[in-house]
Amino acid sequence: MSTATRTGWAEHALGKLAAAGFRRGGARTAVVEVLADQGCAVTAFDIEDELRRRGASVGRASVYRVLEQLEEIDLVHRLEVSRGVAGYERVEPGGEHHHHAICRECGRMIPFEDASLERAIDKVSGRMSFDAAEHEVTIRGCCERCSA
Amino acid sequence: MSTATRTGWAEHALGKLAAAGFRRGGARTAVVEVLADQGCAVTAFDIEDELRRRGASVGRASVYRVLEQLEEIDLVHRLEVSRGVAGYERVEPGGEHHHHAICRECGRMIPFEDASLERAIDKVSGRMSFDAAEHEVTIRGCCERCSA
DNA sequence: ATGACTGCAAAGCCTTTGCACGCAA
DNA sequence: TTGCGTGCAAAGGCTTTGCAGTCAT
Repeated sequence: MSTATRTGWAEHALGKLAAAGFRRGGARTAVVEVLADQGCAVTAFDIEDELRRRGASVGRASVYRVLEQLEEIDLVHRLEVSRGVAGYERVEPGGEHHHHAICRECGRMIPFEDASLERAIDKVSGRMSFDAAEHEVTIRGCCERCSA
Repeated sequence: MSTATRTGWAEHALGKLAAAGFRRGGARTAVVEVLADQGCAVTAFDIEDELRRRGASVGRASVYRVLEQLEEIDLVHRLEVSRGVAGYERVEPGGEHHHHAICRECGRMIPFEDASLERAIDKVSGRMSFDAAEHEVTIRGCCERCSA
């Protein structure tokens, strides 16, 4: 994934936020910029940590509020990364996305993507009298490192 | 799904628990019996509620403890049914299982199953140098009832 | 100027843990 | 008899909410 794509996402997100009537606050922009640089799901804690590292002082509540707003307008996808902990990752405007294999031992997340898997999901969705907006696939087990 | 299958699961579960070295306590048995009767995922709250309805007095902590043990030996599958709330459903010894479409509006869960989806997941897992034990697919969107 | 945006601290909510008593084996 | 199993109440941990000050427009 190129840096160009990530930078593009920040602009895309800020534009969509503006279009949705949100103002361009400091906390909001900072969180968007952090998310733009992440390749896979990160927790609210990870984001707070990265913000601090970047010197931005953003309150915890703001992080959660921004994430909620971003999720609301489909700019980020929320998923459970470990018992009771949410992870967030950006949604690409083009629709490309990946899924995750999560290790039960160490919690490591291995992203993967597969065209035929997507096709199968699309077909099922199509048959379902349910207006599908998104989907997620999670494989749980033991990663290479922990199996050894 | 037949009642016979459900009854079978309770026996199966109690047997597997015994084999794992657990004693046959009242709370444990009661929770297993409730789970055996559920067709789809239920929350800890649902279980507590059903136990009360059945006249069994089981402490909240015991419900969670039993669920954790059942999950540990792969007798139940845990998933997130709504923000921060876990749902549990029994795992069939035969391996047959379903996935869920969850309505963002009302939270309703619509179960579905699809052979080609399973095949696609198996293939991906096979390619992954990851010891896959289970998987789950969640489709999110708007159900028929809420779209109207 | 006006109402959205933020940070801080407090509250919420589901879940887990500590502890003493009861029960299975 | 032994120590697992259980209920109750308290603690935990992530997330959300209330509120007053600040900033974008």
